[in-house]
Amino acid sequence: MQSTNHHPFTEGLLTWYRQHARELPWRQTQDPYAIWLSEVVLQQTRVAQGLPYYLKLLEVFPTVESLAQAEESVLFRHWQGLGYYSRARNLHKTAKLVVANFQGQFPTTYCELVQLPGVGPYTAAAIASFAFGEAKPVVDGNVFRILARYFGIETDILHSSARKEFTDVAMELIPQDQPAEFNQAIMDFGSLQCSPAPLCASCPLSLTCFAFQQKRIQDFPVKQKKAKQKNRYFNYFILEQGNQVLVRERKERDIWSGLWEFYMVESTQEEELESLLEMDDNLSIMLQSTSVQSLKSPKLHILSHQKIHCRAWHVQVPDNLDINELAGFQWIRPEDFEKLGKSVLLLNLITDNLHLEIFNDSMPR
DNA sequence: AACCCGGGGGT
DNA sequence: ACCCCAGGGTT
Repeated sequence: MQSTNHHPFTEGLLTWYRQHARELPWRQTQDPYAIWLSEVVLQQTRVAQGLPYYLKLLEVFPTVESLAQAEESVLFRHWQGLGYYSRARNLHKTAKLVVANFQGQFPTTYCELVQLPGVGPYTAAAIASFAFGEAKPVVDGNVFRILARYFGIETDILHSSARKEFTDVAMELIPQDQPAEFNQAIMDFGSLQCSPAPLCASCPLSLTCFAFQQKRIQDFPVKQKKAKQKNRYFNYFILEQGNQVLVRERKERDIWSGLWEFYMVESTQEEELESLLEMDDNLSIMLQSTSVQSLKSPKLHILSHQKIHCRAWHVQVPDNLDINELAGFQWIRPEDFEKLGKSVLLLNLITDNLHLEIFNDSMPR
């Protein structure tokens, strides 16, 4: 059972895991597709947040073929609310690639897996070990934290050299005969025991943990402090004409690329409506000879590196005003708009204004 | 090497 | 208010 020659860390970790393993659905399978799907969903995402998305996605797309054949917009709609939307695009890319180039069979080695879109060192190691038993260590936020504490590693975990250094350490620790167990164990250990606020009093590894023995728990892991968030000002206009609203898909290299939104004017600071009209010719045309209603809206939407200040207005554009096609925009019926992926900010904006006739029971998700 | 990409929960 | 989460891609 307990093979010899394991590092004391590994021995203690695996013993701990036998008593504390979480029961998670993606641990009940060896299907590389399901494992890959779970790992992408869980990138920078807590288990509790990702779990319902994983279950739903696996239900809607039970095989890599079904995902490859799906419309990307359908995938985006299911990804809505999970964040980091480029994951969805790369997920689709890889599904099509696996079907077209690998006959629907995922490659079986780390080196091949890591070349797939959206599959980096962590995810490739996870799939390789969980599905194929390859002894590659996963190095995620948990592993950085645990190894930094246990071995007293002073390297800034945000430094570009950190991944290699920690991977080398983990490579020395991972048992060749049970890499999957080690990888699962270290992530549960990081989540349940050696968490950001660790439970050292009940930790079986504290006797040999550098940070604990030195009473320097607060010093590890070493991490550079991040800069302040950037402020942005999003001014949304729900432009309505003939039971349709003007919307567009965000396509530029920016937040929420691939999601849909109402007409929006971004400003560099809080602006009055009059100033916004001066800044945007199309808007000034559509708003002439009609009334504008100020809307309740989320005041602030916080992302990890941006603060979005939000205001919104409702405009009933006169039917006789002929709006020529605005590049990138289209008029759409609310019930069709509902089917498209939207940011949480926009969903909140809609929720705040369900009383508008244009939404009329068609919008709530 | 530096920067970008979400949303949510814990403390 | 700040931290961090089963990270990866782009420039």
